[in-house]
Amino acid sequence: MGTFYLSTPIYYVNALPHIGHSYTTIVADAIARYRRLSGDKVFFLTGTDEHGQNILQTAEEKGISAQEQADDVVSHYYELWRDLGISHDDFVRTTEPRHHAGVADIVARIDAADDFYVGKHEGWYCPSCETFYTEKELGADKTCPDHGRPTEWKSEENIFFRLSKYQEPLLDWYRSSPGPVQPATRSNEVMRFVESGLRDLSVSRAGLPWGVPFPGHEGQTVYVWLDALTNYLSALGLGGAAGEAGLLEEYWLSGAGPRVHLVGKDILRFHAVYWPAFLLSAGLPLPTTVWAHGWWLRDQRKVSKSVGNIVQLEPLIDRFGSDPVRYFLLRDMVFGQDASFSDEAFVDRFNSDLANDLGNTVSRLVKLSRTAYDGKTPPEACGDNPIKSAAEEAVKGYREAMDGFAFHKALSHLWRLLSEVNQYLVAREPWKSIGAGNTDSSVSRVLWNGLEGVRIVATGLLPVMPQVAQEVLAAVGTTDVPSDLSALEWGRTPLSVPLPESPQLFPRVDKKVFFSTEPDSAAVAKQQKNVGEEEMTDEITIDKFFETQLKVGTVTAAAAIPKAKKLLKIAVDLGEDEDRQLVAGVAEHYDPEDLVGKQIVVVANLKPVKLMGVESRGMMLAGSADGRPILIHPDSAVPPGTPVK
RNA sequence: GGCGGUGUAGCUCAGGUGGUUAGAGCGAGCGGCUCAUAACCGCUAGGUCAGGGGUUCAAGUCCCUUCACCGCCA
Repeated sequence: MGTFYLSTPIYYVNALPHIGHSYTTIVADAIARYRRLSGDKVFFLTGTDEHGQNILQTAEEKGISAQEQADDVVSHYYELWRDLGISHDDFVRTTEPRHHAGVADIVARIDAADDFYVGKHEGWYCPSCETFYTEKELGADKTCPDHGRPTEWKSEENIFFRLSKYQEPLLDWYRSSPGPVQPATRSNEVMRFVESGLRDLSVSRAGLPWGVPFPGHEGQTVYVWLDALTNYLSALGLGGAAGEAGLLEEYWLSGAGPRVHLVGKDILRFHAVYWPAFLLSAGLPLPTTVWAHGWWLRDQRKVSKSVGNIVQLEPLIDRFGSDPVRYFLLRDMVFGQDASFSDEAFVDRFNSDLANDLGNTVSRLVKLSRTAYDGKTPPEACGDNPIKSAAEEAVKGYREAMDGFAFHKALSHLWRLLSEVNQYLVAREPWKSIGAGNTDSSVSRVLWNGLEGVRIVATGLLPVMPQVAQEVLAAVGTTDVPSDLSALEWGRTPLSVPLPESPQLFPRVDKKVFFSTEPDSAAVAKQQKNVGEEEMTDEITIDKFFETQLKVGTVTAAAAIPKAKKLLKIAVDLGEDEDRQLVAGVAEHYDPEDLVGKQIVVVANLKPVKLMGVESRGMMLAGSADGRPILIHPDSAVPPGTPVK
């Protein structure tokens, strides 16, 4: 029994969450739930990174403030984490005052160690990625290697951090046992990188209005990583009124319990080099583990916004519930490696593991037991049998795997036990005795053993599928949710208690039907691949297109929105009971009075959003020429509400 | 280019320090059973362990090399 600190990265609010964010957070949640059940006092932290030029720019394009942009995206995270059953203890946002206080505090500590100095930072700068590049990294015509956009020569005074000073201390840390950077192959990469020599790091930007002002340096803003990484401690109260007492002392400064950062492999360097260097300088304890996991791939490519092969989990969550999605992600990825995602792999996993193995085993046991014992669990238990030894072995393997973050292994141990239960039932054939009217103690023991095996599996599933695990437990006669893992011990299925009629926990999915109504996006992408790499992400099916409802509407009113440069509030007659209110970013090019009476084309089924506090329930279509909107009109007047296709 | 990794049955992957007929799950085929969600149980899979060379009594497992893919190199 101890403390356990666990963090996900904080996610950038420039775009909506995708499978990568969900995966990291689900993994963290499973670990957090497992540690809590193991008796640890857990602090599980997630949050959002809300500063930087990109946020500002995205907000500007939408005609909203940076804070509104952040608030909007954060609301999606809140919703998704709720839908996925994430049990975080805190959610930190870098725009919060407590985070600013934390950043100020760590800056003061590093400053006290004399690890900052003012220097000149210059090079070819890409505004999109906010990064300086060296000459040889640039593409043709000095374009950004990432975005292909032109870079500009930029030279500014920045504050530098003496990263080079920490080369040896960092190497000592990596070599300490057990290795703090996991898995081992990542640790090697990081060590080679550090061995090759560390350059000092620019940790401020001049004239960046959206961020934490650099204390003591007018006009400088704390640069992204020093700002963002500090969330791990600002959430515990670093720089706060409570000083170093409370959470910060308990989970971090005392150095007592594990301090684990879960990260994607793309941001490993920041967590395994910069962050520990900052902490060394600040005189604060280092994390005990930085765990870099792999990526979900689709068509052999990383799932990302820029590639356009985003995997959205929401449709699967809507259709199957969050727990099967959690199960799939944890079962199908070898933690640490990459894995490929496909709807078909999900459905296969669902049918074979959840429907056939787990669901069906529950059904058959419950039915047999209810039939033999008048709707109750069996009256007699059994202390020594093949299922008991199989369960003990499974629990041992499960615990070892969970302790080592090997979720796929932990789950396969549980499924091995389910398989033993099924084999056992076939060997004993209790239905024959029951059919013959025999429900003596041997039948009771057989059924009780089966139920007990399933109960143990369900208990082990609590961290992975919290909701489903409880349903399974209830289905096999255990209505009290176990509060700790002692429930993995043999022998707790109660005797002769009412057993509810077996619910269909995981109705089998007919793949033919499923894929005829819901086309496998991986298969679609594959077809498109034949057309050519470049076009792959540009083409959509006609079905996809018709998901967008376009209608012609007549503008009935238009007015400027106070304090908004680009926005107009517009009322449109779409042939509905009342006019639709839209907010459109056309104020710089259209006067409100010119719009009234005009017919426009509107996306009618767009999710409503609030812009500058005004609700917008749709979007009007416009061509975009050099950023200037040109409204689209029908060729001749049509009734309001006329569909466009 | 430098450093590191991967390539094993249709698919996803296991295979410490070299040693009997190379394994698991899924899928497929055949058989059984009928309590159960067309489920469950059993059997079957003839895989040049990417290619080539070498060390050894013996190599998927060590060495060299070729090929393909991937990661890190601010």
